[in-house]
Amino acid sequence: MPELPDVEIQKQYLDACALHKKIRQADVRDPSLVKGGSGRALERALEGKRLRSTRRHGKHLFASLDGGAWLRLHFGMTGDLAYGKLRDDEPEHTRLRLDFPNEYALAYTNMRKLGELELVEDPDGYVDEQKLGIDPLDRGFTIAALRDALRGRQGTIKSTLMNQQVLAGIGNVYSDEILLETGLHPKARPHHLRDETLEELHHAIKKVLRDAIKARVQPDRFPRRFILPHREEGAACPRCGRTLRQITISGRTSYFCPHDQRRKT
DNA sequence: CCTATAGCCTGACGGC
DNA sequence: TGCCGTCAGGCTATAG
Repeated sequence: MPELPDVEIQKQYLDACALHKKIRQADVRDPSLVKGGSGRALERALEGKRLRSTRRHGKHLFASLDGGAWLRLHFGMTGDLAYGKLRDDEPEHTRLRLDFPNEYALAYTNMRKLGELELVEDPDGYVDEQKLGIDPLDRGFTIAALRDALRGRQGTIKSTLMNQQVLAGIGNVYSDEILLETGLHPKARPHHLRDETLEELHHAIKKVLRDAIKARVQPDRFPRRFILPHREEGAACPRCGRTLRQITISGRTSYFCPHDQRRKT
């Protein structure tokens, strides 16, 4: 699940429950998710510290620790957080667990092990190193910034939107939503877009992501115009009612409306 | 430099 | 019931 809106909700969740509490004990249950060091080293870096604040860039969540380092969490396709009195009923697939006073704990779970845990010096440095694109909810994400990001891209608009080095945070699901909102065909070419279309795309990116966050990424709260609750073969377009097409782009299953998404420029 | 593809990992689901 | 193939919203390494 975790794309930008999902990670934003994870961030709010972590902020609400796990900040400013002493980490009595840290347990890395699966060191294979730990990047740039051993599980033991990560545990030692966390124990005795507090999570002071969080930041998000795209699909990455960063939590600052006493002493200056940051814990980076990436959720892959199945990552999640769970906080509570986890003493006896720890969630399945817990890969990292932070124990706080009074038996409360935060569990980072991930069924498929495609996520990442890492200690980094600071989020900006990580973003630079990885050459991640701008986060579309950052202040700096202007129409000009979008135009720059799309410049020189030769692939489809759909795969370009999902490229984390172009824009950080959009994945398979939300790229479909954004393209429907804009009326663009997923195989449109980024460099063919007219200025007016570019402006509409810019607006749609922000609107879709914000609306998903407002809905707290719960499908039953999404705006009616979203495809998301209906991602299956033969589903109806939430706008015009015609049958959605399912195609593969860059190996990902995409849904689009052949009627409402005819625009390629 | 760019893009498309296979593969990583586990679990759910449908068909036989 | 059990087995098998397919697929899933992530990203990376590799090939073209």
